[in-house]
Amino acid sequence: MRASDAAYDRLREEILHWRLLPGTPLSEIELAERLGVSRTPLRAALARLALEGLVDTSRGRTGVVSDVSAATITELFELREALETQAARLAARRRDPETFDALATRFAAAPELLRTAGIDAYYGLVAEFDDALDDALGNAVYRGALDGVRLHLARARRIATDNPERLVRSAEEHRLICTAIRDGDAALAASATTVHLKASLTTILDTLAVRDARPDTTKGSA
Amino acid sequence: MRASDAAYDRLREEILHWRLLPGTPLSEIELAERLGVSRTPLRAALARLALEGLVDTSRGRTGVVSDVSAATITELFELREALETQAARLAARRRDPETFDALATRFAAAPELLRTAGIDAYYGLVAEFDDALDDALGNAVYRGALDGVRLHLARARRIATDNPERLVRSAEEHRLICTAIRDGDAALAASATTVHLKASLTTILDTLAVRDARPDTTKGSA
DNA sequence: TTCGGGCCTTTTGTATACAGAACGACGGAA
DNA sequence: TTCCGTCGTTCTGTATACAAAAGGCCCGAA
Repeated sequence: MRASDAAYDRLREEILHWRLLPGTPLSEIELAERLGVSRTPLRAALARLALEGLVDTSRGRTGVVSDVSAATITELFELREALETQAARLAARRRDPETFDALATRFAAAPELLRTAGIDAYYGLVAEFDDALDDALGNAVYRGALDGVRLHLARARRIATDNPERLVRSAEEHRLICTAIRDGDAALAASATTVHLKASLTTILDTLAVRDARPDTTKGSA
Repeated sequence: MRASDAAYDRLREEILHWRLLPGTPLSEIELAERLGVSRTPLRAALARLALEGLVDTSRGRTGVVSDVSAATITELFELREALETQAARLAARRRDPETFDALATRFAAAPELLRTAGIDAYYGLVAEFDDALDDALGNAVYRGALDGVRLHLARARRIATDNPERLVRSAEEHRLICTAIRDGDAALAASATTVHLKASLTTILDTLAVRDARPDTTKGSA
């Protein structure tokens, strides 16, 4: 593997898992030393992260881990709604009934999954749903746009994972989307997606508001 | 200005204007020599172009100018429709009636503009429409996604500019979108956008089909 | 005490040298 | 004649050295 890719993977992972908090300055020299690569491949990694929006280079010369504010998340979800509602419509038209029927069944059993296998297992199921959606679209360009949104979503989502009741409702919302796609009901698939996204956004924003009201917990923004 | 930015701007401009044709191998050494920069900033420029999709690094070790096939354009327009129809809906809700009324008037006068000032002047007007849409959205994340699509569209569009009748119809379609946004009619704005995009796609694909049927003209793909 | 200017430090941006890997060409064998 | 292996060339990937610029700090003056 290339050193630049290795540096990118590690930095990306650290940002997504909130080990590098928003606002953290990313010094090339320090990071190169810490990751054991020279500045050249590290610069490539930083440039890639900057283009993907995980690193903000607009303020000052030194890049910083980009901010995750309520405003940014709201904007992200507006874009996400545009992409995912249309994706749900298209998937319902080009439907693969067996796949989405199977997914609906598994989402119906998600409460048990959450209890026995934990949160990560549930997010694995969501990832499978995303993959099924991508396959149904059969559109690499569209998938690239969705991946960009999901990248940022993965970071924002880590704020709100401490709410198991929400995940049970999320599973039910996903189940509804799956059945709508299975039945070829594009309008319902889009509407159910909207419902799901609004609820997810509300949860995240509520968590953010609580976090900001209690500054003794780990805060992302300054 | 940084050498890497200068190299990026020049390469981007050459790709968008079809002076670097799809499939052209992009040797770092040769390009660095031609553009008068060293390989380090040139690599950064190539990496950026690759992430934006104008350069394809998946085949072989040497990057090539990415392909513009009918399949790719169709995928691009599917994404574009998701983004622009929702953008039109949102703009209609958060409407700025004066701006879009003014734009509607100017699109109504576009046939004259095309006759007297030429095609570039018309595309300037379209760019102003895009900016107005961005302002109405007030969403930097969404704008970033739209910019990504417009980047590729700019290259595809150069295939089909030799059709002035199409541009007159395009202007009328834009005028309808503007009036719908001005009147706050989200559903009409979205539908008018769909109409416009389908017509644009058809024109481009037809031009592509003609071009591919007559291989004596300059072809992009091998 | 506060504001401004100049110096210094640190960091980024660029160039170049070197190593490793992949592609192509050439030759030999079947 | 065709296929396979090997060698050579050329390219990319990485490291490091240097230059330029930006920011911070201190000192002095108002």
